[in-house]
Amino acid sequence: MSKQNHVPTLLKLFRQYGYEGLTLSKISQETGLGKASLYHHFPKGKAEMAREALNQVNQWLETRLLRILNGPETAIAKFESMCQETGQFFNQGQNSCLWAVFLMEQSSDDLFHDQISVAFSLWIDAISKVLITAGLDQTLAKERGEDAMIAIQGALILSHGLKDFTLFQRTLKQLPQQLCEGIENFKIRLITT
Amino acid sequence: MSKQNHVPTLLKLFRQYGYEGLTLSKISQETGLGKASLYHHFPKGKAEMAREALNQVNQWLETRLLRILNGPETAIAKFESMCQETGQFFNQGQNSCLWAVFLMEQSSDDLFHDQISVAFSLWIDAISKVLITAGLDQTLAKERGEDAMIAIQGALILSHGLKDFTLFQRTLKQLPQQLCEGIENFKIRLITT
DNA sequence: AATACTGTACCGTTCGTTTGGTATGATTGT
DNA sequence: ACAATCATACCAAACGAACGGTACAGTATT
Repeated sequence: MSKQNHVPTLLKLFRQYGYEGLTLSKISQETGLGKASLYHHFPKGKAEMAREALNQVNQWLETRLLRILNGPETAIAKFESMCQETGQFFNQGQNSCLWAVFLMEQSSDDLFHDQISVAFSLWIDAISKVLITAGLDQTLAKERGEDAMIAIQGALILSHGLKDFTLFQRTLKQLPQQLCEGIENFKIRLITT
Repeated sequence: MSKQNHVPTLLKLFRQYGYEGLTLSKISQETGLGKASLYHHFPKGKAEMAREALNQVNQWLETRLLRILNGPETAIAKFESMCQETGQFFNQGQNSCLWAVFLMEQSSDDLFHDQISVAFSLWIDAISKVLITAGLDQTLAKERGEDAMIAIQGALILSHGLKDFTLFQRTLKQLPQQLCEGIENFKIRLITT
């Protein structure tokens, strides 16, 4: 079986246990691979497995979200697709965000901060770019992009803490309107020739 | 030296390293106490030390925040005090939230979820109670309380991820106005006889 | 035959925890 | 007043278990 087949499992495990909290024994148990096999596929060990899990998330970001946000739809339609996709990715709030998990621990933060920082920026910039195209002021657009990420990350935390995942869903539902507030032509499809 | 003297250090360390990430050796090193001495003060070990750190946070919540929100000021003044206090507690965004840190790891979440859940609810309810008193609809008030917590938690994550702590400060600055939006008499002091 | 993969046994290290004890200062009995 | 007792605070050393990681012989796959 190929190496890439096990990356989703790694992602699930790191999300669930964190970096220090996830042990090789657990990984071995969940993947069905012996430690020797794990080190055959990931020669640099646990750190490389975590990197691959992070890459999986970044790939989702680039191939799904950014493709939507750079697409030809109207602003409001893009944001609705984005929220749809995001809700699916986080299993309606029941999955936690690997970025947040790794940011919370010093050891994993040291290893992966750059990668996570870039991912945040990509997402935020893509949102604000949509808003600027729709006619919003540049600095306000950036603030709204940041606020969107704040809402998503905060809602994940709070939903987890209160075990009330409708909170995450409500946040996602309100997000597109919130982002487009004050834009007159958010329903106008951008003409890209 | 008394046991309580070391709790702030514990809080700092657990925030920084997470539950699994923080080792007794590190605690020993930072507190200046031998491992055996730590077990003298905290007989149940690492879990008890984490509990005490959590208690420290909950005490801050009750003696500082809830006291403000239940106080005699106007709604807007209460929220401004709350944000002031919150900004101080999180060192303008440079500290992470112990609740979020523990929620992200399965092992610590299993141990402390109840305590964290209660803390979230207390804070949210206190906010929504202020809004209801100021004349806001009950369900909308609760949503705004939740949104405030979402904003704070999300801003902490994002500030950390982007190493841009002005983000957290901006969020706190905008929060009082956001909470009071649509309330006509948010400047009116409640008459408590 | 060569390569990709895996099971087993093992490495040194560090984990959280426990044992057995010392030093100090207050409290008590006489 | 003086010794005996007790409670508190502390620590060095060691415990078994588990950690991340490796060596290597063996099995599939091509």
